[in-house]
Amino acid sequence: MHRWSRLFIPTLREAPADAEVASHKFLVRAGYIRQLSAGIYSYLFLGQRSFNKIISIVREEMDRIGQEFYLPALHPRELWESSGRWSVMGDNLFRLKDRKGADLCLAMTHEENMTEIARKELRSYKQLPQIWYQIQSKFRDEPRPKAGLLRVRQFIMKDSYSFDIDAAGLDVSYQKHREAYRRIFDRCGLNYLIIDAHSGAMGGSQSEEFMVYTPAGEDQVVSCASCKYAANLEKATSKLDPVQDLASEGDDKPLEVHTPGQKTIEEVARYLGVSPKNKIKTLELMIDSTDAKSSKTTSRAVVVLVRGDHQLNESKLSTALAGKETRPMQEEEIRQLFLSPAGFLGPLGISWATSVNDGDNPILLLDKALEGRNNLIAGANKEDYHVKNITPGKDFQPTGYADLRSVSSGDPCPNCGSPLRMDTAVEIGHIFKLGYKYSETMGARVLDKNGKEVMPIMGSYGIGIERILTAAIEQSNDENGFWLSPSIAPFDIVVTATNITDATLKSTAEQIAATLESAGYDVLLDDRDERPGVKFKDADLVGIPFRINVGKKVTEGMVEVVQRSTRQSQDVSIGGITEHFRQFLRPAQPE
RNA sequence: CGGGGCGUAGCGCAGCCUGGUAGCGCACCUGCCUUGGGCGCAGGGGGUCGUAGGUUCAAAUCCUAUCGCCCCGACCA
Repeated sequence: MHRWSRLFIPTLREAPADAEVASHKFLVRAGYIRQLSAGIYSYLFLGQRSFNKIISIVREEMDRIGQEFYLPALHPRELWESSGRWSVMGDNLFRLKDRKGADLCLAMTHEENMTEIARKELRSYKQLPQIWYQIQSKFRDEPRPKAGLLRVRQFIMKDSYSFDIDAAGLDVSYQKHREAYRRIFDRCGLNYLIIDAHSGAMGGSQSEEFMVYTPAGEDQVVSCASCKYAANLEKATSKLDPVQDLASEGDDKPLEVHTPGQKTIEEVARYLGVSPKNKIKTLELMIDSTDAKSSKTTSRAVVVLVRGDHQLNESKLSTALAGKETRPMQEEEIRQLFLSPAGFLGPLGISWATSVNDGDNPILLLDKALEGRNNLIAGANKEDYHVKNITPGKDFQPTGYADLRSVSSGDPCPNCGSPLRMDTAVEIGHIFKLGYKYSETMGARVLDKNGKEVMPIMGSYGIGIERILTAAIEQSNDENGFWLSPSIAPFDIVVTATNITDATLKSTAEQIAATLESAGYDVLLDDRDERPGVKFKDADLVGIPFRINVGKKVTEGMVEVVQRSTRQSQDVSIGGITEHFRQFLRPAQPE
């Protein structure tokens, strides 16, 4: 029997000063976790029990569709070079050396590891499909760990990988995961939604994220109240609101205007008496690429034009640039390309690349919202001057057009035109059709029916174990603490003897706890010699969904059952206690 | 990487400006008391003031460096 008096459950009356979000405060206050370093946490008794329950659910559901592996976290450099990610991952990858000086890293995911096994072992279409998964620690050297367990440097992830002979097979593996994930998150008691996600540039054809709304989250979800449209801001699109072009002035050619000291879009628009929608916003970026052999870094300029009132979406830009990362130009680089200080930049007078592959010439990308627009205003590439009457395609030739802007709240839904809303959410799971990226770069091949060598097509699928608990707390808490679904709570029931020095109460509480425990429930007996208030406060804090108060009514053969989420309490006869919980909790005996 | 903030007992904080032998609340230990919402009384233990260097008769306090933690930003266009 679990007796509180003998357990290590270090609850705190006050949260640490550096905890900001609810889940962080309560995980620490409830004695679930303690911080070891930035983004690195120890999981104590209650926390570990909860994680074990979450992992059990994940494992049960994953076992219905796949096979569990245990894989190394310590990987040789060569493995990550075989996919190209040794260099792509940059500082996010934890790297270390062994005693011989060989490079190793701590795995952030296991695509390489899994694909390596597939490459060596899978020979025939007859062995496909395969779904392999694991539930293990991942390591990421996050630039900024934050919000307790929400963004950390070491965390537990369920990740799985599917190998199929063709796209139709991948569809099946993907749908299997989608269903498994729904069962998992349902069983964990989460209120979540599934949204379209950014699938990156690597041939990913479909990708969805499982999100839980919470202000503590780091993702922006764009959704429509009228239809079912929901997408990550990284991916979301909208219809365009109608815009009135300016009338042409003078001889229809670009016309320089003096705009002394007017640098920002707002300033220029106000100064010229026009809407920001008629202004071009010019963004100056660079792509740095390092040559693998000489390890020399070269930079290429990327200039992006969006409508004056629009925001650049960096995920979309990355997609448009085939996954290349950009950084803002430095002041010197700006002067070198535009021959002008920032604030007065524009597309005129520069010879832009005709395609992305066009040597080292600067790339000019235009957001689609500028396509077909006329008589816009941009910087003149000359201090204190802007230019009117600019029409893309006529007055300058862009390298290309792409969807590059971020949707704003209130924009018309791409399906039905209703205003879109934007909410903050935390990502708890992600399913992703990877395609051939790893099969190709790492050389995985199988023979098909015709004896022809083909690449297996892959999917990858992740669930953040800690985020399930974090999201659950974020969505179910009040000023006194939080409550979890019995499926993931460290205990189903806490039995509180209001006065443990009273022999009758003590023995009754012990008897009730023993009865419920033998009926299959996880029971915590609060047998501490504390005042009732202390024990009630702790019980409210630590996330256990039900409490049984063993108090004065024992003389009448009754105890009080309190549901944490609703605060509703109800007197139940001691003899009927097991029966009482049957309606709330899972069957006491396995079926 | 840029900006800001904070490191003093397990947790929350004061003391620092104006240098003079380190304090409060909670927690903890002992005794008494109390027992349906963090009870009361009495006594007690616990801190190299993040670290290193400097200034000074004297440093938690002033100066320098460094480490750690938290927050914001990493898109003035």
